[in-house]
Amino acid sequence: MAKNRNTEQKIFDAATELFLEKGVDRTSVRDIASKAGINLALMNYYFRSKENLFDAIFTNLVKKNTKDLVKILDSDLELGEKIKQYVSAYIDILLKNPLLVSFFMAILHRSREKITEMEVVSLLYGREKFTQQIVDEGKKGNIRRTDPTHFYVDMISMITFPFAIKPMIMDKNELNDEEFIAFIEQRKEHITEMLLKSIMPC
Amino acid sequence: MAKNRNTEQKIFDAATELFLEKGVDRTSVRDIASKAGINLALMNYYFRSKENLFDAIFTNLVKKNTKDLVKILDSDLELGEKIKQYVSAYIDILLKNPLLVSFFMAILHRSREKITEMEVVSLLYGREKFTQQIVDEGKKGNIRRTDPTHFYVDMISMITFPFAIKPMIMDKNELNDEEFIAFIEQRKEHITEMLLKSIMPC
DNA sequence: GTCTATACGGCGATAGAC
DNA sequence: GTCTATCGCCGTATAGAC
Repeated sequence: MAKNRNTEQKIFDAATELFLEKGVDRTSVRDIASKAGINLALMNYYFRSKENLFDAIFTNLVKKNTKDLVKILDSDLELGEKIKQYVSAYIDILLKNPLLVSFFMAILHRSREKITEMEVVSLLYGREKFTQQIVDEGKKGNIRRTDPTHFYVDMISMITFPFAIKPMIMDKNELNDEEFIAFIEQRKEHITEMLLKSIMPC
Repeated sequence: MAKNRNTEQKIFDAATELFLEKGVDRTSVRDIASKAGINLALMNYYFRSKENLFDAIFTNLVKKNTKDLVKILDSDLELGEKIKQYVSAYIDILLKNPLLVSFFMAILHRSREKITEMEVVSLLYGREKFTQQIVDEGKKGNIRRTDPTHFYVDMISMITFPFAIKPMIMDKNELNDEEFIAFIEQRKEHITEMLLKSIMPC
């Protein structure tokens, strides 16, 4: 008998939703089973353990969300335009699912060694062509000579971190959800400008 | 009879270490008792619950580590010098305890509402005088007119986020621990330069 | 104040019946 | 494939000896 893809998918979807919403550790397998409308034991039949299920969900989320970003970094776009598009696309992804960031942070905290073993990290942090482009443009004198590692870290920090501290930003600046989104939308242009200004010659 | 401060402290220290190391949810009270060399029941005698113990530890960590930072932001230093000192002092704190960042991220993910109620957040994200200073300097024309909120978010993002993704940075750039520290030390000057360049007139 | 002993319900995981 | 029943560990709590 073939496994019932439908049941497996129901478990997967319920777990994804709960993990993102409440965090992995605060989600019980009984919660997942209940939300999926199936029995507790079935969750262990399809995925050997909660940790296994978690790995599958994490890998899936990363693959789904980094595809477009990698495409931009690997493209032949002119550097300034590439940065602009990357910042905008990255922020759009996080706006669609603001909990992704906290989720990833939790994973890094959860299993420091494991994370680097997963092939998936290359997707999250792959930027060979982009690096080369920054070095090349520096040599040509089109931009200031710039350390590509620091530049890349700056970029993803300014894009990502505000989502991780969303509650603090909202509280301190007295923003509601709608205003937080507007604030983040402003950051697209702000971050791009910040990055471009740092590499401008003169 | 006065409570034995020594036992309470032993529990507090053991729990602090374990929470930072393994995360709150993955640390059991039996682990804490064992590491502190005391009985399980004592842990409940001094702190009513694990959550209570956690709150005490979290508050303590924030207070201890933000004191110097707040002092710098509230000082009468010239803006450029203030930024330089803040970046450097902040990074030094995180270098001394790199797990602080992941810990704070986990807390934000853990209890979104609770965090903003704690007086402690004001310490983590208090910068009224600094904000005013940026606005004033902008009006005087000493710097470009700059949105202080975006500026502050940029600053703490570039300082903090690299610690949160430390395993990824080390893996991708093939750094050992010592080299990671060197990378972060470089960032003191890099971030300061980045920030100052963004507010320079011209 | 410190300890042993014990109990409760909830958890992740699994053996075995259907 | 799906279920029930059960296991051992967890956080929490308490009673009672020293």
